[in-house]
Amino acid sequence: MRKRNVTSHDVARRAGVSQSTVSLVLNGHHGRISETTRQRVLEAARELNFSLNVTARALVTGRTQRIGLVPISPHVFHGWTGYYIEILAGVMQGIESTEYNLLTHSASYPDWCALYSDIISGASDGVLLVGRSASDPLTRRLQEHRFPTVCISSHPREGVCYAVDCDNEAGGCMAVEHLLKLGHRRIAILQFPGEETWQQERAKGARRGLREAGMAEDSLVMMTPKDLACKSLSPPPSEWIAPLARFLRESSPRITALIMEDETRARLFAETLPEYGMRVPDDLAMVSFDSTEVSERTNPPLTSVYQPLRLIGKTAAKMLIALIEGKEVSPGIRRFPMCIDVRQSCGARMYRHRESR
Amino acid sequence: MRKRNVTSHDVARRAGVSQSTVSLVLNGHHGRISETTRQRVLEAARELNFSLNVTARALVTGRTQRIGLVPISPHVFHGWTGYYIEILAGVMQGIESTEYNLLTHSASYPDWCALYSDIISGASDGVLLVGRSASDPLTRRLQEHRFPTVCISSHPREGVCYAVDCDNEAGGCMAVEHLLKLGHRRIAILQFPGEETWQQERAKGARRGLREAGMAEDSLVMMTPKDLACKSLSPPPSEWIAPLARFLRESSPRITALIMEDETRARLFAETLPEYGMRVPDDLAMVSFDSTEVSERTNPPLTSVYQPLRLIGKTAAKMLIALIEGKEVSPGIRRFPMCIDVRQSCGARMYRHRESR
DNA sequence: CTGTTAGCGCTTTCAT
DNA sequence: ATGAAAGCGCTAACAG
Repeated sequence: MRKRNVTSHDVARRAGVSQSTVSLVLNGHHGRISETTRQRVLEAARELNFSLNVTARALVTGRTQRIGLVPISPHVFHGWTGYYIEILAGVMQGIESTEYNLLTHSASYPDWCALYSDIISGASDGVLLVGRSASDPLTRRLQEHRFPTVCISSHPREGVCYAVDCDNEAGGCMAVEHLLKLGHRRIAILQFPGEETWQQERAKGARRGLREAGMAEDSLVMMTPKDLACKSLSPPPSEWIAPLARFLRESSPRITALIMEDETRARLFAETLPEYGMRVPDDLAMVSFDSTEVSERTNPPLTSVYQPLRLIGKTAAKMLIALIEGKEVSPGIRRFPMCIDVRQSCGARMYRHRESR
Repeated sequence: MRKRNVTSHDVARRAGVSQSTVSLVLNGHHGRISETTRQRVLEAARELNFSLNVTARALVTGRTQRIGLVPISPHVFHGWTGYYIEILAGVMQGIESTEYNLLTHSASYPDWCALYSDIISGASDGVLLVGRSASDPLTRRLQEHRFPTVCISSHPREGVCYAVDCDNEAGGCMAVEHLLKLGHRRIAILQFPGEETWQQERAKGARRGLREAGMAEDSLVMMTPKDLACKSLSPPPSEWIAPLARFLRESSPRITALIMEDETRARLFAETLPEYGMRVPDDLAMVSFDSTEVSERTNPPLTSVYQPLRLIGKTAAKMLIALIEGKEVSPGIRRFPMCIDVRQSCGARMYRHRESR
């Protein structure tokens, strides 16, 4: 059905030279080819509308000029997830002036092994692992294989790796500090199932914030869906929203502030709460994380701990390309600072703790 | 630096068979290989951690198992553009249960020729052209080349093509009808520079709506940035927001309603308007298009003509895969209906004209 | 049932 | 300066 593509052989024949000469010309091995031949080849190529087959080139050079993006699941693109929208924007910015295209590994993989196979199968020169579970064997395996890999947000707990993240611990601390400063004495953190590094780091920071303020341990309530006696935090909302609302209302001493890392769920919760007879910020102060448009446009706008997601995505992409191209890249976790964007969900008047971006 | 990958030769050697046998086993040519050999090969492959090189396979089969996505510019991912977020979500949904990955053509291309070359260079089996200008030679050239191509939203004005779009004309008509019904007698449409099919179709629909209501021609004011004496509709906002506000205020007879197709700009305009002493909907009714979260979360929420962008993205992806796989696909433009989501930007009480999605 | 063989289209020595 | 030839890792006839 598709026309057979013209090959460099066709060009060679037309230009009356050998195929290897065509290749030399096209790869700009300057000086090695006479100007006359060069022109002849270029013209033949143009006349035939020749376009070099990247697959064949990749096979011989071992380079595809593609970087892979591995989301924790293809579903992350289904909703308006602020985190992914921003990371993706950053990655695009990082590669848009390069010769690399972005390959999103979104096919259906029965397990991480299949994904692993697909990654190292040579479809891309390196990958960006976005929010992959730190305990995921995938990351370690890629590392062992010496496959160029940069982790975003989540990273293996041990061993060297290339990763870009933010200062989660400081962020967790900030959230608690802010709430304490506003007078809250019973603060809950809803922890999602999973063992991501950023979750643990933020929790640690939160505890530190509490300690530094000289508060009692039990001023901070760490919750998981289990505490709410619900299996997951997925829709239908009634599954977790109602239990959470009840849990908060019936808490004693009363919990007056809630930290939810997931913006989208935080928004859903804040906006549904009135149905359960409570309001943000009057009956409950809320702090979310990431501070994308999702938090910004929640009703009421959510105070949120900001991380520079675009910068993180961009940095990771550039780091990966450097790695691929064999440049010197110092391993480790590159961390960006977080800051708090104060809006209306804690009752304070809206203001910004940082320059507008 | 990177380890040499294990090849099927290595597996063959270890299993004590020929390389082609390995290939046959891996490709599941059932029945042709004895179960004993099969197991031996599979075990050897597992032991060596073998993973098939997709580049080599692609070279010989001519199939990459990738579909390309060609945005009108890589910049579309920079902001919270509702249109792209939704289309991307749809495309991901369309391919997530398939064996295809998504390749975003986001490298820097000096011109459309370079992009064209990159597309037909064999990096993907087909492409989704998102909002490419209808007058763009790229589309036509791909068609001529018989390269599997599906256009989203924009499509060539003549000749056969595979495209997925919505019923723009009906949408344009709806917007005008709605405003007329609310009593508006001077309605402006801000047309962005460009000659996209959807723009023209919507404009045509708007005119039809006017005619059908028996209104005078000049009840509809078609504007372009030129009318505002500004070069573009890009930031800084003062470049076009102030002129547009002035234009509306000074219009005579007074323009009382504005249709802006671009949600993001519509939002910016609606929210900045108070700085110029006007308010939506009191001083100006507004209707936008697409009706994504952007319109939904504007202040005030914008009445918007909805198109099922996810469904469009998903349909296009599935259509492309069918095309690639040589299935029968009837050419032409597959159009989905539009409908109007009434919110608060026209002063009416909020209600929905369609089922919740 | 399994092995031999011929490419896929390109890059890259190595001769000439 | 140019061409011949090897080979990247794989698939798919075709033999045996």
